[in-house]
Amino acid sequence: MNWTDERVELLKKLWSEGLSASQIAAELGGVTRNAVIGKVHRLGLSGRAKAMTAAAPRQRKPRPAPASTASARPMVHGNTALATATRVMAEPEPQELPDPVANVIPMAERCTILDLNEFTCRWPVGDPGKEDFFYCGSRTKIGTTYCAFHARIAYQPVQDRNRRRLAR
DNA sequence: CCCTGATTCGC
DNA sequence: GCGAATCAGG
Repeated sequence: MNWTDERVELLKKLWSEGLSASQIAAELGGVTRNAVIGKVHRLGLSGRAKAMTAAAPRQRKPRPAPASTASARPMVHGNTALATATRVMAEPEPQELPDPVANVIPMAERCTILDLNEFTCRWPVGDPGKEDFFYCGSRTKIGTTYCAFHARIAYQPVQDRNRRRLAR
């Protein structure tokens, strides 16, 4: 997957809107959050208004040997839920928020209220008390309540509200 | 354990 | 230029 003008534009847009690198990576598809961050820096648009944490000097450290030839692991670690939740790559309208339920919550993640903990998404699906009710259960939380995927949906109205307030 | 962005450097 | 690996932090 290469950085076409289109993808770069989308990257710029989402980054300026405050989405995290991993969220943008999921939105773009075919790239990791590292790739997104790397691109952001190369484009020179890193500092996003607020200087998150004081940019620590970050000292160098000797790199261990890349473990021979096959060095490019497909990064099995982390974020399977987000990857699964991300639908087909060619999204006709990236602006549209995806369906919060259909085909986006892996069966393996779904859980009851008893399975919820500080790391699980609390996005509810269905009617509480009914047989098929469950929680998203994804462990890709970005806030205190929802996974990265559902947070985008849950907090969208707030973002819009703030944007209008700022524009006023 | 989950996540964040920042940085380095082999490719 | 790209991005995995790593770091430092929340």
